[in-house]
Amino acid sequence: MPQSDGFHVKPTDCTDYDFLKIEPHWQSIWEQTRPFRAENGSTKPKYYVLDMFPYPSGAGLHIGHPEGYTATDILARYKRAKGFNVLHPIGWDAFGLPAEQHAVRTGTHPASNTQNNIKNFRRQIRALGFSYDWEREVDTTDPKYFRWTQWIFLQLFKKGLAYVDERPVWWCPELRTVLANEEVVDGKSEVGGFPVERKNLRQWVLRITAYAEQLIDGLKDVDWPDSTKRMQEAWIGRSEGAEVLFKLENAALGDLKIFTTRPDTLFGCTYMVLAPEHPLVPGLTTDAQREVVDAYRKATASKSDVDRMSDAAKEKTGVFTGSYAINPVNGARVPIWIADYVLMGYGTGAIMAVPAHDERDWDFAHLFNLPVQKVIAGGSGPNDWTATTARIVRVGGEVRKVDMRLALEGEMIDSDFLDGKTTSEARTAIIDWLEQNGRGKRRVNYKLRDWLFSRQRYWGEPFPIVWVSEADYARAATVRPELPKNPVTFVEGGGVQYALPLPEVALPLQLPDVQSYLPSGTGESPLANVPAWLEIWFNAETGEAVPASQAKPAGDAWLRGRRETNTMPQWAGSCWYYLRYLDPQNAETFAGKDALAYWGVPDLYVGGAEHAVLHLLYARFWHKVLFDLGAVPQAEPFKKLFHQGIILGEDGVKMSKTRGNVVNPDDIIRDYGADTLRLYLMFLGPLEAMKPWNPKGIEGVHRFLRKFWRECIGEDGKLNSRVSDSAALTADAEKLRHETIKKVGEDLDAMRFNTAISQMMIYVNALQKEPALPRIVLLEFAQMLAPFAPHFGEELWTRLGGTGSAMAAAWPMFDPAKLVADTMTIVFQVNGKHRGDAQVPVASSEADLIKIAQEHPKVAPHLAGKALKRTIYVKGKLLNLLVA
RNA sequence: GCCCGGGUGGCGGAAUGGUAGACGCAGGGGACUUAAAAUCCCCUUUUCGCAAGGAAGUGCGGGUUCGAGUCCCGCCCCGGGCACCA
Repeated sequence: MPQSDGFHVKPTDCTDYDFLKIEPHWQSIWEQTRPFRAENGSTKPKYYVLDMFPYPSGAGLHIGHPEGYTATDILARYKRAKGFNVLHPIGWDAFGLPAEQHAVRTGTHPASNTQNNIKNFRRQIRALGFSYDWEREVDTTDPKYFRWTQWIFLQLFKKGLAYVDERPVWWCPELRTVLANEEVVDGKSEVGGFPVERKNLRQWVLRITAYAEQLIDGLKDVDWPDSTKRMQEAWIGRSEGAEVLFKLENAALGDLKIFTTRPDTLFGCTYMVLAPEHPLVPGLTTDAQREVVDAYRKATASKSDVDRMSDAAKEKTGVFTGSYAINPVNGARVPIWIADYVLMGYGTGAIMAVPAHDERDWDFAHLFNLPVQKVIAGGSGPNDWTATTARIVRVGGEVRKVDMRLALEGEMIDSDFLDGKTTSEARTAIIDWLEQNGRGKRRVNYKLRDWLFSRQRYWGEPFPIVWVSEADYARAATVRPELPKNPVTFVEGGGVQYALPLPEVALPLQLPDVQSYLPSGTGESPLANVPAWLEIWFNAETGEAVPASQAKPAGDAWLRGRRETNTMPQWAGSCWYYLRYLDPQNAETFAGKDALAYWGVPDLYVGGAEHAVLHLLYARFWHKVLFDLGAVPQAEPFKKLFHQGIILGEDGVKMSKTRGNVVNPDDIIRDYGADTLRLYLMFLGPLEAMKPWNPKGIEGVHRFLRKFWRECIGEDGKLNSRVSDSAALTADAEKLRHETIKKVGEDLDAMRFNTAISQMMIYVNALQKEPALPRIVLLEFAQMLAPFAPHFGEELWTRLGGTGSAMAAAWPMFDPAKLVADTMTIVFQVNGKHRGDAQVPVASSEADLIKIAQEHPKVAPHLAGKALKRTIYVKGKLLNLLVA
């Protein structure tokens, strides 16, 4: 801590451990001396430790926040003591639905409610003594921040990674508004319980699928929990296969393109299935089938994803179109069905069905009496078969139980030129054949879908986009060389609208004030209700705008435009905030080159596993785009990731208001102090584990602090009389001292906070029994404790006469020579059973030990009258005597 | 259904293949005190035994090993994720 500021650091004057005095005292000192400032351009090595920044909800800090935040704070303080220039920032992910809902209810601007919540969060976080660099605080709703969120969007736009499309949203006719997924409960609106339906609206979509391969590849290079990597992999869902073209009997309709991962089973295809939404369906439907097909398509359309998903567990449905396709490999005529078990959004929305070797096709075929053609003879490996299951099938109203055991891998049969090959050989051979004959090709497919990136809400970043006519866009293009090659367009009201981005100089595009936060009623955001902002004369060169109701300003660059009314989702601001912390005041760029070069990306990122996929995938996507633009130097944003576990209520279930088991950090701080809370959160168990809160357990760590206080401070508030500069520890305590320094350091490096605390408790228990205490030993311990309990550590460090701050001192080193003892404990086993132990000189040989064991009163009886066959000696630990 | 993670005293948890239960909570006994609080000391896996001491024991069943909470195989239960992705 800098003493040069002229701020004289004094402890409090309390005699007891009065945390209510001590904690605010040190907090105010930290506020005035700002010791946690991270310095850009330091010569020290850097360490960047990042917390997932919170959404500042009205409920205040949840106990889960300080859990992860304490862990990172301990590491931040520890690394500073180890000589690192530490960047440990905090900010607010402050756009979001609750603030908007509050605004709708109260009519007040969401910004004011948001700022109040931030104030409360800031107060609570300060009360916990976290060593954040407050000069780097970011707020995603601050125009100075979201200017750069919009700027990054423009980079995506320019690269052709942003487009518009009609996508279904939840629409509630009664409320005349679009609802978020979480606002829909059981097919009804959460507010009012009105029915909701699907409605297509114009949406912004980000082409994250263009990065699917890189997003999988990058996982190799990061130190993340395996489960999180696997979740992302599964979410991206890469699969290799082939695209196959089937001719249609009605040649006028062209070819039917399908995707399959099992081209080897092409000879086993006995029917085709299209998603009900497939564009070829109307053309393929024969007059005789038109009625049932239309009815089925209508029924599917009215189903939500959720319905379709829950139906999946039930029976398959589908109808025949009346048309046939031709199998390119054998000319077989196969019927074309539609069924909602085929999804339009994956592959080509059409499949070849091979009921003999695919469980889903098997079910469908048995339900509708479609033929089954075996093409795999089965193999010998454990994964060559599906599990044998008895399936209930209905054949014309009759219910039957059928055994199913489908070969998945093995030897090809009844497949012409593939016969005799293994399935994996056949996959290669058939793709070669398809390519040579122009009937298909190798293809990789992903489950990952493009990212729906717009919301019909007020409280989000506005899109820096103005919709203009084709002619105006062409005019703008002459002065705006950066416009994408393929314009983003949308057909609306009979005309084609062109998306014209704001020039970067015109950012940020701010939210206009609105009369009401209620949605527009048409499905558009409340922004659609602000004509002066919405309908404008727009200067394509400068980005300036005047309301369209006014006269058109002079000059060629002025165009008639309508602003985009969608706003960005909450993910946007959190996609890049870790970069803004590097250089938060920079008005020229999102982060300066020097800051990016020095700080790079976080060395450690700690946050909940609930963000394993979405936030962490979206942020990686944006980062890779920035990397490809040369805007950031690394390809991956988060080198090392750690998930803290959830803290359950004392009843062992998730904390919730309705259960009344919520722990409020404010209450704990009032009753025990922030230092005790921090220590207890870390002592509860491994950071990554899910663990219940035990209100009684907190007493233990509180007693531990008080115990060490008493060792240092007497009842009069002065130094304890047992403390002196001339005292020395007993040999055992001296050894324990060095063991403790070693273990605490190792445990901190490995993020095992619970065992570090336990070791410190063992050490203090031993110090308590010492006849005299060297002052240096207590100083050293106060320093070791300071990352965990910073106010307490500083208070005692200062009272013990430490110079400066406990945090400014170099981290204690252990002396390996002090760890070696001259005796060791050897455990004696007879035939593997523990029978006794002995303290022996370190130099003892195996032969010495055997002799000691044979004379040992507890061991000898088990050896009596038996012959020693063999001994196993684990050096310094154990001697196992095998007798018979 | 598939993919992960986990099951250890009354409770939270600790144990590079080497003394299972560190540390803490709770409980019992004692010291100090007029008393209480605070603090300190002792006990506290189960079971047999007056004791000394013995036996069993890390979800269940097998296995590898001189030795398994830890490694392998097969189950059961709990938690999380995905879920007709062809």
